[in-house]
Amino acid sequence: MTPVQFYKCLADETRLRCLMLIHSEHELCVCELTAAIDEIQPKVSRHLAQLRKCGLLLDRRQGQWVFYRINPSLPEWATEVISTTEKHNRAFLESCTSRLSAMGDRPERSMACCR
Amino acid sequence: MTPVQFYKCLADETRLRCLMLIHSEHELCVCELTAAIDEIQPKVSRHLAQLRKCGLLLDRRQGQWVFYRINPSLPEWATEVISTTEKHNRAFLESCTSRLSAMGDRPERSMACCR
DNA sequence: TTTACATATATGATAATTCGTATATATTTC
DNA sequence: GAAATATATACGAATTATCATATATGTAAA
Repeated sequence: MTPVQFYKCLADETRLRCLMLIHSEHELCVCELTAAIDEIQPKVSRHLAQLRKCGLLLDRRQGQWVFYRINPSLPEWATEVISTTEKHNRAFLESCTSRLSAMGDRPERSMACCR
Repeated sequence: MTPVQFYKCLADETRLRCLMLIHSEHELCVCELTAAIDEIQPKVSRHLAQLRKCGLLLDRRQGQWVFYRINPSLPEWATEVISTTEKHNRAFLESCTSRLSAMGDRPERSMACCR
């Protein structure tokens, strides 16, 4: 993955919000992300697919849900960039995290992602 | 500056190359950048103008030349991202740096940028 | 003050990205 | 197997980004 390709992935509000939320929460499913960033499902899904195709995210299906997480085999510099960005831009995510925690009926997570 | 706006600036090959070259060389003028990245002058100039307008670069005129440098009052996280990217993507810049050092008649720099 | 060089910008064309809507697929529950 | 829920994708429309070319501006040297 070239650095330009990587930064194109971060250069969209929906994608950056998803990435940062997932980084901060370790793992999230599409319906949680949809609620958190307050956008329609096909839009979120489309952007997640792009992040997956570019190698930034991995997904796993658990029942009806699909959980996304940061690809652990990303180059170290890329992970570092994501961490730095999330750490210093909490305000950018604020409304999202509060909508997420206000969300009822969040799906249970098995530990399948950690195997 | 929002993180998305920042990453849109990095999400173009010409702009990222300029940014990384300038970061690595401390300061460069337009004709040096044009030679290094091997693109036509109006293209380079246009992208530099965008980086300046977004606050990533500062410029100063010295005689016929205009020198660009990283804006030192960028948020720390943004500077960190640029540094990390440059440090771990030397291959991406290789051809540019060699064209730059092969360039004859490079303009002399006064220290005006450091005042 | 003309010429040469360095840089910036305007313009219209083209390409790439993003979007909402509709619909398809997959899983669970009844 | 029908209904409900979660997710993915196809499609054309709309927006945004990028480009090459032409030209303008600013400085220096002759």
